[in-house]
Amino acid sequence: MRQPLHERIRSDFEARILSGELAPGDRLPIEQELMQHYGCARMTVNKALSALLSAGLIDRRKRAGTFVARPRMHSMVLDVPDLPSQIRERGQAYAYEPIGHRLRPPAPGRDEEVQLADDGDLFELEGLHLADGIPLALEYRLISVLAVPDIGDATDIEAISPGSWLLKHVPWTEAETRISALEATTEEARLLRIPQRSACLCVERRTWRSSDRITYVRQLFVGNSYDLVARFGATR
Amino acid sequence: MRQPLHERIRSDFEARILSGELAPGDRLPIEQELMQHYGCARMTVNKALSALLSAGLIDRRKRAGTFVARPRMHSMVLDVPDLPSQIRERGQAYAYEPIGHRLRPPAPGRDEEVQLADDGDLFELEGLHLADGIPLALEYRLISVLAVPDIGDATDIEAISPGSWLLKHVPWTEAETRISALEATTEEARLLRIPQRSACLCVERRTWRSSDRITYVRQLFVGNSYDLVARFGATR
DNA sequence: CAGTGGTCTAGACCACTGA
DNA sequence: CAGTGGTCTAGACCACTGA
Repeated sequence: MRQPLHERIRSDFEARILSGELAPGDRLPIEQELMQHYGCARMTVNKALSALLSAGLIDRRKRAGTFVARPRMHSMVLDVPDLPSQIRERGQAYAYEPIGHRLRPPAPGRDEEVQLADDGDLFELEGLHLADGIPLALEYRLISVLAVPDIGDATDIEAISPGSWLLKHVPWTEAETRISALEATTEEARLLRIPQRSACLCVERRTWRSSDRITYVRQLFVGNSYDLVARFGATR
Repeated sequence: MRQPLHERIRSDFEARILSGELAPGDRLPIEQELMQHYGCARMTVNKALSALLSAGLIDRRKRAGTFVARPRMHSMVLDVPDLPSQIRERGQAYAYEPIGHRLRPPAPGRDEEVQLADDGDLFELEGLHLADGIPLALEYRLISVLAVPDIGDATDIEAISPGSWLLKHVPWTEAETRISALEATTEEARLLRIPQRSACLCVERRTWRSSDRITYVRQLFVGNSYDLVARFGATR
């Protein structure tokens, strides 16, 4: 069995939908008809259609049947960059250069910090990501001490970069990334060794584990030396 | 049956993996054991584990068993912006202001254009996306005439914005988006009505249908008035 | 070569919902 | 109320691969 039958059924309909032969709103055969057409059991047909359903290509309604889904707002997969491995993949040497860190309470006025701290303290870190000794990104990070109690004992966090340390030690379930372009301030430009007001890519990320907030990070990338890439591809 | 059994099994293990109770590399019970534990048939267990497999939380190897997957490079879902609807959702009036369009052959030296054209011509479009009459983005687009033969008759393409027109008329299967920050040139700044060398968010996208290239687009967003947002969430 | 997962069968009962 | 999909059962044969 080179190609499982359920996979063949799935890709048959995927092709017919993507080619436009089956247009949005068109009705697909019912499971009984597909069983006869492919000469198989209902579970096999059902497995194929379940895959199309979770890929968003079809809608299924009891009693009504199965229909080609209306074209939705498409979405793509954005890789969350782990800078150390990304830089090493480019054949460059990675280094994290700490600028400073401290333990402090959240600033009373700042909702962002108060929510993150959740009655505990915040661990604040700032540092540079270097590729072959040249600054690539300036990182400012806040970590909730209640959510990550090990943080106090983590003597290695600045040795391997805070992001990699967290990824390795703290599982997360939800995250939001916000991407924008802005001009570097005088201080940011000095640290990144670029001209003042240079265009930078700003990546902000908030991370949760269930409903607990874990960390906030803001990474400022030198504009002409870093791209984010997102891809959309047919399933499998 | 409020919650299907396969869904309960799936979420049980999802929770145990995300909480860290089951660490990467740990072995899960074999299907026979899970059948006994949950008192169900093997297909039910299999459906739950298949969902965890496609979510990337586990690895399965014949003869060896089922294991918690090593934490992978996480990825997030980036919504591909349909500017007209996005702007209207913000309660602003959307308008597309054409700057120009023409039919031309690909420039011989430019691989990008030659590949996109594929022995045909290119339809080139430039225009502004306006929110409440203020320029939000400058768009430069190339469309393969062979891939989209209807383009010649499309008198409405500039009325509803080229991106929306394509989304509606041409199904696509693959796309790549590249995001960077750069400084507006003199001409770009003039069209966007911003100071020269202002920071802009540059979004480039290449789109395919199967192996045919459909379009290349470059959108330059005014830096301080547009953010891209990507999200990662637990499945379902 | 034996344990494990991959796939499939031929049924079943039920929930939902639109004709 | 009848058609459709959602879920589940209790088996089966096989492919793969690591002990």
